[in-house]
Amino acid sequence: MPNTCKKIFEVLLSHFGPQHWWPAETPFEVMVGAILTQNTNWSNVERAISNLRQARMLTPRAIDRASRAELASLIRPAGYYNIKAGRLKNLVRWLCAEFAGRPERMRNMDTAVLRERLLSVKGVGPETADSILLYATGKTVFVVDSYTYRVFTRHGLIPAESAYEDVQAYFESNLPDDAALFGEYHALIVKTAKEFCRKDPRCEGCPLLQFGAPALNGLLFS
DNA sequence: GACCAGGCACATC
DNA sequence: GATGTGCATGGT
Repeated sequence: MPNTCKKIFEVLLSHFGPQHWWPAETPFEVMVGAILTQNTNWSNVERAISNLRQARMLTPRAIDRASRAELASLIRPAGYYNIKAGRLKNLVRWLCAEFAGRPERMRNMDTAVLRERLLSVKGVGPETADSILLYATGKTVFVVDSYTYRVFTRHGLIPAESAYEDVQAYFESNLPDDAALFGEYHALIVKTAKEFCRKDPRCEGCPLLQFGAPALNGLLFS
């Protein structure tokens, strides 16, 4: 089959249109959002970011200087606020130490090396690191999240037992080296999951049905 | 009043 | 190495 992976992207893009991700004004805001959105609805993250903006705390130096308690109270709507306050300070401290607090300087570093460095920050896991790499620094790294697993395993497009790096390799080896495409694709997967892959296990109306029946249908016919 | 949401670190076996 | 648990808010 000639590149199903790429074909799926084209189908999703024509079905949903551009998603305009990542919703942030600066690379640093992407980094903050990447921490805040961990296991959390984006609308709650928006409230937290709005609080930070109003308090003029959307800069590395401001967050570095703030107390954890002060930070926690501002990001409270995003949930896990004590944990995330610590994680934000960890990330900012690292950014200040390694890149003088300037996210754009991360671009100069080799992608694999930068990814390892990000993962060394306590509170930054694979998805958070890859979101920052892709949406804040423009590296062509595919972001895998729970939605990606759900959508692609449900339609039998990847094995259910795939590890994070397996799924990532599937996308990265089947797509052109194009960060804008990677960013749009991930956003479209999230959109697809929210729209069609939540409650209804048959995924009625999902544009991905043309690539294979949902896993559940296989059970019904077996 | 459950259940879910754009994870991660840590404990335990 | 696999599995379980705490972290917490706001919408459906």
